[in-house]
Amino acid sequence: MADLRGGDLSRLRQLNSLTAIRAMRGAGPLTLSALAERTGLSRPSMKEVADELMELGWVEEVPPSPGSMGRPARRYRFRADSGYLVGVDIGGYNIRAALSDLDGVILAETRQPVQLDATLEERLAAIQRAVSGCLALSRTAIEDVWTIAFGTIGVIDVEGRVVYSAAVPAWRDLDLAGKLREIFPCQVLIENDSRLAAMAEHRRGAARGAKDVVFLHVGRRMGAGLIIGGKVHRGFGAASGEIAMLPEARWFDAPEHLNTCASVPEGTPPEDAAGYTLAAARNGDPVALEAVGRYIDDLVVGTAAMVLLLDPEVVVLGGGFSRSADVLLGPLRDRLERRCMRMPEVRASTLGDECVVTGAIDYAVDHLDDQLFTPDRGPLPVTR
Amino acid sequence: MADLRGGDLSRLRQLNSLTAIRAMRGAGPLTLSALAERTGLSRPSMKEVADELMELGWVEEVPPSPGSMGRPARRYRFRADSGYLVGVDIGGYNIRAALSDLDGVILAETRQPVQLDATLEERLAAIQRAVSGCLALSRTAIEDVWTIAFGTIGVIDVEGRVVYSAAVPAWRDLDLAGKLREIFPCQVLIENDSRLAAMAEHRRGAARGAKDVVFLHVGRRMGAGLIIGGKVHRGFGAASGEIAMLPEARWFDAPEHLNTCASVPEGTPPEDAAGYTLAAARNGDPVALEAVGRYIDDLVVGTAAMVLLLDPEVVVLGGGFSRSADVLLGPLRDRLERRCMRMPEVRASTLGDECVVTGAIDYAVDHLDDQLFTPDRGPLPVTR
DNA sequence: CAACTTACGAAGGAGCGCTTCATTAGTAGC
DNA sequence: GCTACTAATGAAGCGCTCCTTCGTAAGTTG
Repeated sequence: MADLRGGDLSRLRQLNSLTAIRAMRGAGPLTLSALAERTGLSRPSMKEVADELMELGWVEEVPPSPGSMGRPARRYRFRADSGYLVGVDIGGYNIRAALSDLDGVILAETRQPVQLDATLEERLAAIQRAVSGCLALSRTAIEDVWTIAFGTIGVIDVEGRVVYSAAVPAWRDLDLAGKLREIFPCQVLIENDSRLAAMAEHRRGAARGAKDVVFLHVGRRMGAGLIIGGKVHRGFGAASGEIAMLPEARWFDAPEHLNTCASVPEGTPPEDAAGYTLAAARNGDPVALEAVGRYIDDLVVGTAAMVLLLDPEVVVLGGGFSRSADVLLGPLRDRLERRCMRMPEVRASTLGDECVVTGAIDYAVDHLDDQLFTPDRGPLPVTR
Repeated sequence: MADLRGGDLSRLRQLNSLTAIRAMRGAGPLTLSALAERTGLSRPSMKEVADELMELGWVEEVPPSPGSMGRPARRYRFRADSGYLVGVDIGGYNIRAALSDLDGVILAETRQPVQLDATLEERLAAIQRAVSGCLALSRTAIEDVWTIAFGTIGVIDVEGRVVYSAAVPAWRDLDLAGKLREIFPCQVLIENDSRLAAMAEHRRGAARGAKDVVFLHVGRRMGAGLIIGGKVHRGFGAASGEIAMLPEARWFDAPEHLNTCASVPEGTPPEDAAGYTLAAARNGDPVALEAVGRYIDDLVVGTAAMVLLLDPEVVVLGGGFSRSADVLLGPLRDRLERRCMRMPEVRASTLGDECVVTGAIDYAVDHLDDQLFTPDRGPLPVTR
């Protein structure tokens, strides 16, 4: 008994306009006929839709390409450059920012290191530096940015308040959205980082086309993001994916096996220890390999819980340690196979460290589509 | 990048026809104006839709009701009695069957006991007895049944083959759909029982209106069914909800705490032991209460895993033991609260033993809606 | 320069939903 | 038994969206 509303004619047009925009996204200039074929509409109808989208400012015409047979076709393209999007990954130790056009094509990226225990002010300053650095790289003004999407550790409620964040002290009981809106004069969105990473891998990474995906964030901290039915699963209180909180899932302390491995030389800074162990394991060091084995033994418990519960098509291994996926994937697959009903595909992240920023951009792009038909919005703001 | 198909005019009509049928479902005869209001369509449009549905045989007119002011309105109703649906719960020890009209209103129910280790032939015979008993009760011929939906233990793939079923020996490596289609001359659907139970509680039970629901089947055997985004979640290989397979979730042996309680008198048949313990706990027997505590200690682990992972709005406690929900709910809530991020509502099943049959009926009803616009189907078969 | 290819644009038509309004079939009151 | 009132009906007309069709235009090729 979801919605019993019947559809109007205009709904149909809305639907078709949206599919048209989706068809143009990142596809370069397209002719009317090409668009018509992709959307399934007839050419005249497609023309009408295109005209309307041009009127609204979403689409523009580009000069026809010469050199082909017959009358040159007029070409349309999504006006990806009439505004910008920014994605920010607020990690424990690094703030990453990326600037993209409205297509989600990334134009510039920056990184700002930050202390895990930095104060709120230091953290916000680092965020601001990362974003402005990004804008400076491609000579873009903050006024031309339509939306900034942030991904961060912790449970963030629908209003953008931090409900829980053990890892980042500065986040405690914070109205994060409020703080960020004070700094940035545009739309501010906030999501959990693992969910954004899952989104990115689903859109352009290792899980493209899959309907149900489990994204494992493996790193100094553990997390999970779920795609179910092709959509990000948030949960009723936006608290999904927090299986690391369950002691029996054996995720919370799993990274310790890598940190405390005997192969790690004295004096290695604690944040580099795990990386050292993984590198040693790749070189065949038996002690390191054993530590990796114990790590995977723990990792597989929570992972098997998710796989048994959801029966996903793909499991993506992402996060800091996924750089060493070659060392981790084999043992993980072996142990998972023994524990689960139907073995999903287990793949390494293809986006690596950039998956959260990329996901933030994708999130902002999605948000953009939603705005196409908000009645109050007139023609889009035009830059240059 | 899901579907890039643009909508046709007829798609709109399809949508509206479907919402009209949904509006009529189980709502008794409705006037055009009432229907128009519910669907959001104008009266003339609603008329056209109604005419078409009458032509197709889904809807019929009933004589207007006298005694009201003004010109009497013509009334329409969904032709729920032009066919029948059967739902069957193939449990380990009981086969339950229910007959419903096309609205999903249940008209008759039967139960057939069966041995857990019965042969395949015995099991199929019991199923047949249950169904024909049900038909006899309401004097219905099998020929008037459009669809039979079965819910059973185990993992059933999309083709209806049993992939895994430890509990029921006869099910091993069986083409269950094939066998059942030999017996019943109508559409045969098969689903996992916990998923059907989840569906029923979501449609008409304790979880009505919730978007994300976890259904816990607690009984001699443990299981789970998930509703995510208002839809049943099946998983890529239809193997979702099998978290009981994970030893660390501590579900598999959990019922043993109730079976082996010292309060159970010597000579109690093993299948009644748990019920005895639960009854004793209700009466305050401290030994039984302690056994229940240990049971819940185990139960809560897998449950917390699901809640942390999915952050559902509601958790429904169903299955055989949920008759003793008064004994179980309190301890479960206490322990769950300590373990999870955001506490969901925890409710007892309102459908009890009937939830799987009911869910099977609901599943068949859903399937019916899907057939509304399959192009090959002409006007519906008419009974009497 | 003619022939060919390909896209454009205008015209006509069908389907769907909306609004409007005179008409109709009842009930209520005198 | 007649009139007034009420509420639904049915037909007409409009606007939107999409479709098909066909003559025309703007290029390339030989």
